[in-house]
Amino acid sequence: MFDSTATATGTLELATPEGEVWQDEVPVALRRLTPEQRAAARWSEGHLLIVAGAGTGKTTTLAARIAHLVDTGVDPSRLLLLTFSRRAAAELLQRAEQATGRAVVRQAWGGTFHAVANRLLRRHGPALGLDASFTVLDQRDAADLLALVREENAAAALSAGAPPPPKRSRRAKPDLAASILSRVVNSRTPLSAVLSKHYPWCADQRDELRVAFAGYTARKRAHHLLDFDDLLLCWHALLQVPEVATELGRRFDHVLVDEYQDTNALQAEIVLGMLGQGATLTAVGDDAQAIYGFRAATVRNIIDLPDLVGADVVRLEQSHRSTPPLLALTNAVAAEAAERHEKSLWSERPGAAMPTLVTCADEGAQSAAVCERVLDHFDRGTPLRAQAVLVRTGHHSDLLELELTVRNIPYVKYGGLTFLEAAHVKDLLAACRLAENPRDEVAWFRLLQLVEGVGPATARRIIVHAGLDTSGPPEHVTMRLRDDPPPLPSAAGESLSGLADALDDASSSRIVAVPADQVARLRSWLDPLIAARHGDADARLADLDQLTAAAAAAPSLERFLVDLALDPPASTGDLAGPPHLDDDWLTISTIHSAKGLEWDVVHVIHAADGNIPSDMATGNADEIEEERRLLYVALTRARDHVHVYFPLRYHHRKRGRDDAHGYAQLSRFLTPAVLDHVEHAGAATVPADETVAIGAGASALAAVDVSLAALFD
DNA sequence: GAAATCATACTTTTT
DNA sequence: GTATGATTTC
Repeated sequence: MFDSTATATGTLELATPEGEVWQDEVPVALRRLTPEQRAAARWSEGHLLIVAGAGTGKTTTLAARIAHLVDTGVDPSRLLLLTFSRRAAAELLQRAEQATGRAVVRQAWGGTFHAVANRLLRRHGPALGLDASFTVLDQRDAADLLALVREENAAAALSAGAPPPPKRSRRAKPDLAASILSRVVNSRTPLSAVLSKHYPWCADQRDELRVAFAGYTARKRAHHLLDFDDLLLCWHALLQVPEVATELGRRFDHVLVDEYQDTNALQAEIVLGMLGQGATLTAVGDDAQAIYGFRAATVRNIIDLPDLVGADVVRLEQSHRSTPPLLALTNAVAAEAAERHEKSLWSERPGAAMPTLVTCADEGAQSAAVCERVLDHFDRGTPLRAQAVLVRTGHHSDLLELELTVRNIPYVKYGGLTFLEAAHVKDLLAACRLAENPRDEVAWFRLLQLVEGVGPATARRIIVHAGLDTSGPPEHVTMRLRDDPPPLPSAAGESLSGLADALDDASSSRIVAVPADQVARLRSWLDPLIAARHGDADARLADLDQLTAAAAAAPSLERFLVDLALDPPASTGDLAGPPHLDDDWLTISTIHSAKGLEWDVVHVIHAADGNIPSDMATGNADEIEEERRLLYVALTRARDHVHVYFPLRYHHRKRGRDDAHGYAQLSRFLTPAVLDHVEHAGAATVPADETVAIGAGASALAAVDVSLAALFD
């Protein structure tokens, strides 16, 4: 599909004539690049798509290109760099800075789509009628607000005499409803199409959802709230306002987009809009590593790009990361993909260690095997921080974490949003948001229910009573709450005025508002309630201490909240900074969070069907292909060694007796052709005399086969 | 009528 | 460990 290779290759030769003298005059920024990388970095013929296989030096090349642009006179502040995570943006700019030796690189605009949207909207929002002091709702808050609206709609329908909903509630759960809406927005596809294609079992709820979505949108607008999708949507809308579009279109000379294969339809339109008339686009990506389909990303973006904007294509196929035996494996996995672009990575790196498939008796044996191999590599000179354990879902590492703790092996876990999801953390953040924006209805709804004797119904009454649903001056809200309290039990009334006092004292509209003091004031109200509510108060308050410390380091409460929403701590340790500089620790990460990173040694655990691919993602062929790419991404993170672990037996905790167990099947992606490139280790086998049950995710047919095999014994 | 309590099921991946 | 739903309690 990228058939413009010929063009690119031709130009590539032009750009780097063999044996020409300028080799000696190559600027520092480009000196250590391979010819193909250098061609991409120096490209000056218009829009460019760099198809960069895993480990081919994508970051190096992009950083070199930035450096080259700056060296050749482009004003850094006219560079826009859109990346997938803030971490990636920071690293890219840092490396470009190193390459040029010029600090001015820092003036480039860099960040995630969402972070840049936030920045632009604070400035240009008013052109849309958007209050520049909007609050950013994270995923969770957004789902809460949507749920709130749906509750109200349901209640209203009931009182209007509509038939009560069927007893067994088949309404989509809040999270599901939120993801449906998100897909509609990000894929720019009508609700009915999204429902029939991705959520057919919810198709009958179209009317309810449509009303809910409309109400939710209206509510957000009224209260100056933007969720993640709104950030993109409003950015897109800015580009429809002629004057702003013209200004933004002239604002940058170069737009560089990383991980283009994981952009969605909305983001693609935004990129095109930002190009305006004169800016040049550089997109980097690898269709073989597209793993964000669940977030409405579409590989079509990268495939269609060359034709759409007339971009030339440069491919990077030399891996500077992995050894040949590892590439043999990863190429084999990629080759099994249903739809595939001919691409075969090669490497000049030395190293002959074969990847291993370690078959373990059960999960416990797997944890032990991982620890042993980790320590083995450690003893041979690979520090823990050069090793990583990759998992499909956060909880896959639960048992391993236990084992690591027992053995005193330090680790940091990335991925999963657990910290910000904990109830007490959300409580404190809700309080902070209220100090910032007293009209944040979701935050009110949450905090009010902390008061003894106040439940959903009373909370809603108070909100209406205090006029939160009107847009009066915000500072009067707490006043109304205190001076004109709604009828309540007296104890609740006291606690309520305590809350109003705390919010007033902590309010950012105070002349001198220091985040540390603001948070401390809020906690003086909140801490006792948390202590009373939860048994493990100490641990929870310790979490809040971490949050408080992080807030204290922020320039303002507003910045603290926005940063937290746009760039949530990847691990609990993140808030407090990395443990100690001289410490060494193992990384545990979801495969998604491992994107773009590399380690000398990579351990991929739970390579059983049902886990990789996840049972939750085998609904259709596209999803399964995405799971295959996920395995590909995991395996291509390794430089020297890959160990894949397969526990034979799983305990079923859910159903029946505690000791029930079943045998799993090896991941369907590890086909015989793939296993050709793997060394087998671990001696675990299925005992012949045991009854064989269905393993995690084994298909019905496979189960039949396995039971048959047992009968044949 | 609403809140508190209890029982049960369900848990992907992330900006 | 959390979120939802049914049940009991206020």
